[in-house]
Amino acid sequence: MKREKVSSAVIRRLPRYYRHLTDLTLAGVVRISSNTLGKAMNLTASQIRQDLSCFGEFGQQGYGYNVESLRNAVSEILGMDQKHTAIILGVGNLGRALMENFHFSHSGFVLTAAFDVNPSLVGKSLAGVPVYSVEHLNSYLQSTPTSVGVLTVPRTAAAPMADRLVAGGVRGIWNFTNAELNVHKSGVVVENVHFADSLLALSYMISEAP
Amino acid sequence: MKREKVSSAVIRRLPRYYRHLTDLTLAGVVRISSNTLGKAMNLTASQIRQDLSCFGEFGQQGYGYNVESLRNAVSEILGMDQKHTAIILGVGNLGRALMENFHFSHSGFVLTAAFDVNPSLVGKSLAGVPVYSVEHLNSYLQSTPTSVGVLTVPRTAAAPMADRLVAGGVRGIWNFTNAELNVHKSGVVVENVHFADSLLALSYMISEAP
DNA sequence: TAGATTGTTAATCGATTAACAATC
DNA sequence: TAGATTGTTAATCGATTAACAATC
Repeated sequence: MKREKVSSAVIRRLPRYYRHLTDLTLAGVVRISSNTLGKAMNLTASQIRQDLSCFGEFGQQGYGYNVESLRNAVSEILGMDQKHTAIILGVGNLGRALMENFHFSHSGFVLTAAFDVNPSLVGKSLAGVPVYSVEHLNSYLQSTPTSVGVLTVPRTAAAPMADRLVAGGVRGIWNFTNAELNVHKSGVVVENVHFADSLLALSYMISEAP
Repeated sequence: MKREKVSSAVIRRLPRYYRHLTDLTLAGVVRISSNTLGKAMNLTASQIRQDLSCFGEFGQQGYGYNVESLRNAVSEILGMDQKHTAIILGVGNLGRALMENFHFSHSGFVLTAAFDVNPSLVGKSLAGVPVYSVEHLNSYLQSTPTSVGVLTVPRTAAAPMADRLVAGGVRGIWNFTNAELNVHKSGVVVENVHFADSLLALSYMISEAP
């Protein structure tokens, strides 16, 4: 499967394709044309065919795409079959919300552990995932190669924690803190979930021009 | 202040400007040039000047921008002074995390109430915000004009809840469920926070090409 | 076969970058 | 004043859309 020079715009659409194809599968739809999918997703048929052509040929002239096999292809493109692992740093409300409500497995991840400084949490298990003391993070990472660290610690703890994750060899950081992380190690990716940025964009869109 | 045809790329950068300008203010920086700000934010100086020119003239030749007054200008552009109000729908882990850890006021919002179906939560108060029964949502919206509904209900409850919010006159929905909302009423905006999309994009970026 | 729809090449559109006169 | 830096216009780059031959 080819994969050169995929723009960030395309990368951001891939999860949406996956989500829509999943819904279609659940709805029992067997085949779909780029035209129909485009209408459902508010994209042009051209754009969908152009996007997919970054990765290969998945359709058939005169027929369109088989929903299930296209979904499988997108899943593979996204790396969902690569058995990525994740750990949670910080078991506050947000960390707990992710552990108990977010299905990491639906995105191809296995959540293997959580870490916190609070002694009353350490040793417990939430949603089947053990909570360890942050003291043991370094040794844990050494013994257990981990793909992604999920940063749900307080803002002040974010930067040093990110450094420890990078030193421990993670490949990505899923950053829920509003700290701007500067990760220098090449090959390590930071994906930010900035709640405030999102709410401010919404604020702009609902506001009257001053 | 002019405001015609502002592209979504620009809108998405506005909160980042605000965040960086806030950091600079806290660090005691008084003035900054588009060049220096660009380096800090990984943008070109041209782009910053072009972006700001959508809304007016905020700098001074030979000097640059006054950090505090530019921050105030961006704040106003984002509508942070418009006394927007928000309510939370669904006080599960995520709703609670937002109530207790997210500072709505830092984005110019006042969180006025939360709603849940769970009788053991109704009547309580979290972080100073009262939790009401969802039964009272409609009458609440009628008596208390509300800018934004924050959707942290289970996926299955998302669509009907969105309908009630729109009927109740909210101007925006901050959607944390993975449901794809179809809001038809013009002037009502949906801002999605799709955790899974974000994690899948990260998955793509850390994955080996198949 | 005829109709439908792909993958790809070419055309268009929009966003980013560069250049520069204006001026603090 | 001379140096710095803006706001804006023009040039470039990249992404989206349109067109169409290939073919199921």
